[in-house]
Amino acid sequence: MKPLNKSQHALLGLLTLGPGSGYDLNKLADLSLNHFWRESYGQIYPSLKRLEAAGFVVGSKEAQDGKPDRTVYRITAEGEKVFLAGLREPVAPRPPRNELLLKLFFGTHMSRDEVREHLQSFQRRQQDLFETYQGIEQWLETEQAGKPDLPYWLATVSYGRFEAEAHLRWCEQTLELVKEETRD
Amino acid sequence: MKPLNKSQHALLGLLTLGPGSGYDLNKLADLSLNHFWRESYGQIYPSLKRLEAAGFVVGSKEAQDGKPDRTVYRITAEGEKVFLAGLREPVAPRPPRNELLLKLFFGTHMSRDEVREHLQSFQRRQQDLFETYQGIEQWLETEQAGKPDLPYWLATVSYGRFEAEAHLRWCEQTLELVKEETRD
DNA sequence: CCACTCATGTAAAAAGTTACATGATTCG
DNA sequence: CGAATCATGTAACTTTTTACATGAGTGG
Repeated sequence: MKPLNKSQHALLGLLTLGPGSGYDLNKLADLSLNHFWRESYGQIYPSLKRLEAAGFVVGSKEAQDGKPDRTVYRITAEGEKVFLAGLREPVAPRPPRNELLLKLFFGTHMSRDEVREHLQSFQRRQQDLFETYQGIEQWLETEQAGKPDLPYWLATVSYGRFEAEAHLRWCEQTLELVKEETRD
Repeated sequence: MKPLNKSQHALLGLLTLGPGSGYDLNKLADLSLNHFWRESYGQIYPSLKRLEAAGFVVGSKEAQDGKPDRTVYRITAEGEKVFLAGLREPVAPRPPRNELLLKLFFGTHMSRDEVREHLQSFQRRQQDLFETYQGIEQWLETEQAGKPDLPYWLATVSYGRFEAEAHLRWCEQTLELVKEETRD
């Protein structure tokens, strides 16, 4: 049995929380993993099929009225086993691809105004993210209090907050570079 | 003319620094963009061909003795134009995919020891990165002093340093979660 | 002389995104 | 009543990674 890829692993993880259709899983991922993981339909459905072929999940067709049929998937005992094994595998760093830095590297080909615009747009995004993370932390602490998963969920969010903070500090420092207006 | 994709844009950027073969570009990218951008041969060669078909670069075959022939590419005036235009395009955030956080999210399915191992391995990597960035900063400041590009190059490196710092602080905080040994 | 790296590149496979299709229902 | 959204999923396309191919030189 060939090893799971990351998407399949993530999907199995979500299915440990309860059964669901591809559509449900997409929704759930949106709510829970959103800030550090994203799956699109184009991956979810084929992945579920391959997981089923491998015996890690089972799907059962359910009729609904007014809505299309849906296939609800459940994780199998075999599936749980490979999910748990996968969790223990070491994490491989993924190749970096940072478009902002690529542009900044060629910064001399832009005017200061143009560089500043890139930086400020990034800054706004990070500011938004930072506030979102704070919101989620608050929400988790009040609405999910007592759950055994809570500390881990909080840790994933605080990761985001730490990063956003660092990005904001970097923005401030880097904006100094392009402080003066360009004369024309 | 369809818009450039990111790889093509990066390659054009490298070619503004001087002509080179696919192999040269790979080497150059390794030295310069390495920390925020990575291209593999599988992308470089086909991209160069498409860039040539579009008229943004021209390749000329050169014979060498003892080594295979090589095709050296130069950026054209047209190519410079689209490169500069691309630089001004806003940066799109790319979908997050953080395997460590995915695993941490399901942390209750692991022992504390196992979680700690993941965190510490990440911590070691970030510590290494941090030191590498410091080294590069020093090197840039001494060896590249006076170059007009220097401030931008430094900014790309300090971005990495800021992030690594934040990751290290997050590690310290998060390791507290799994401080105690698991009893068995 | 054997393994490894240099130097050049191709081809196949996997992963991921985007666009489309369909029919009901609900919102303004 | 038209537009948007829900709910389900497929198909096509793009991007990216990985594995392979080749021949010369080089270090042990």
